[in-house]
Amino acid sequence: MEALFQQIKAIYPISKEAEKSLAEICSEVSFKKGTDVQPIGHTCKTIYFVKKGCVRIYYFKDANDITESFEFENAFVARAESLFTGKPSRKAIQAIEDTVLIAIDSNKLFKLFDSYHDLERLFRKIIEAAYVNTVNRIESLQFNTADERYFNLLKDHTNILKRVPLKFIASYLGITQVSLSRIRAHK
Amino acid sequence: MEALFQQIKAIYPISKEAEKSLAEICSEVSFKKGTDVQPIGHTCKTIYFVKKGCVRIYYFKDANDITESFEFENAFVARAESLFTGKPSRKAIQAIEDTVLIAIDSNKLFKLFDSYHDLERLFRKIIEAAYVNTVNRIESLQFNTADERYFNLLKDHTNILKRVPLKFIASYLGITQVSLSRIRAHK
DNA sequence: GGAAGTATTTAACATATGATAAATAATCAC
DNA sequence: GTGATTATTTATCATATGTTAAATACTTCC
Repeated sequence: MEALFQQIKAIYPISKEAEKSLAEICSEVSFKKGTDVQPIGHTCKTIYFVKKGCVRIYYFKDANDITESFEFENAFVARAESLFTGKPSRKAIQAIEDTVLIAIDSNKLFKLFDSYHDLERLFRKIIEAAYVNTVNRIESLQFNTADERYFNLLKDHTNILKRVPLKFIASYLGITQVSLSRIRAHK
Repeated sequence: MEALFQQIKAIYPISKEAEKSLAEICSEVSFKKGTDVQPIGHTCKTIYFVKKGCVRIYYFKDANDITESFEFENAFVARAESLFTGKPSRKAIQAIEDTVLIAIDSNKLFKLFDSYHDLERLFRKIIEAAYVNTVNRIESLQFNTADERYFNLLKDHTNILKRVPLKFIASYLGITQVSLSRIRAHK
């Protein structure tokens, strides 16, 4: 759990008491490569923190497996569109490598916000950062070409190719695997 | 300012005191159709609420004017990637119609969060909703075809065609105006 | 109300990406 | 280690969207 609190400190330090209460609603969970952390159709009630390994959020569109996002060490993961609306998610979370996550019970977390203002602020800052990321991603999907998106991804995640299969990267970029292969072939 | 507090009540009701303090950092501002509310290059320090009219956020990519988003009555508008990072924005906010906005000073707002926990919670919920919207938009840009995106937009914003020029809608959808014209001509 | 400017459509051609299928290459399981 | 499975590339052809340019249609403003 150390890694989580380390990360929190870097975002917005919280009181010892808040830390203690937060620790009580966290638990460590492990997943083998390729297994689902949360299945499709499940209402998201957990916020995860990646301690080791990496995960993706994915869903199916017309029987095609689409990767919505990746997360690596020290990142938070949740299916926002379910967590914040209470509706079941059409998306799943899957371990791409053998992965260790810290699971935070979101209902309990939201209750803690009443007692610990600083915890809510921390969480607000986490959401703000996630929001900024999605806004930037929209910009990239809206008018960058597929190969601009590919090379930008490599720039931001230097070693993503060593950890994530290309088929996941292709759908993440909004293209087919064949198309990605062409781009890589320097086409 | 009534409309703003009406809207707030629907999201997360706040105390009278918080309302009063919030009102003190709000001011009403008007813009003629076509004018910039905030220019490119400016660091975003204001959160707007649309009282009347509509606005868009736009930027230039290779000298092409790209509309990132629209907002209509009772919505909040800000350039998140600048507001939450403190960096200057490459984007501008522009009035699409004659528009009346309520401007909220963001620095003062963030200070008020220390005194009014409920105000911060309200704001958190507003960001959460905005975040969910962008996540859904990514999904749509990632793998929907241009005409799926167009018809979904019409479904969600029934009268957008009466209020927003097609050239803005085209770039919002991630396509050229010519391409949108073809889709409308029933392909 | 007419001229000037702006928005939208249409046409013709170019290009990036999709779809399908087959060939390699890499990984996994026993 | 070997066969089976999975991932990636390559090839071919189809199609959606981009680009440029010109034709209409619509607004705006004096």
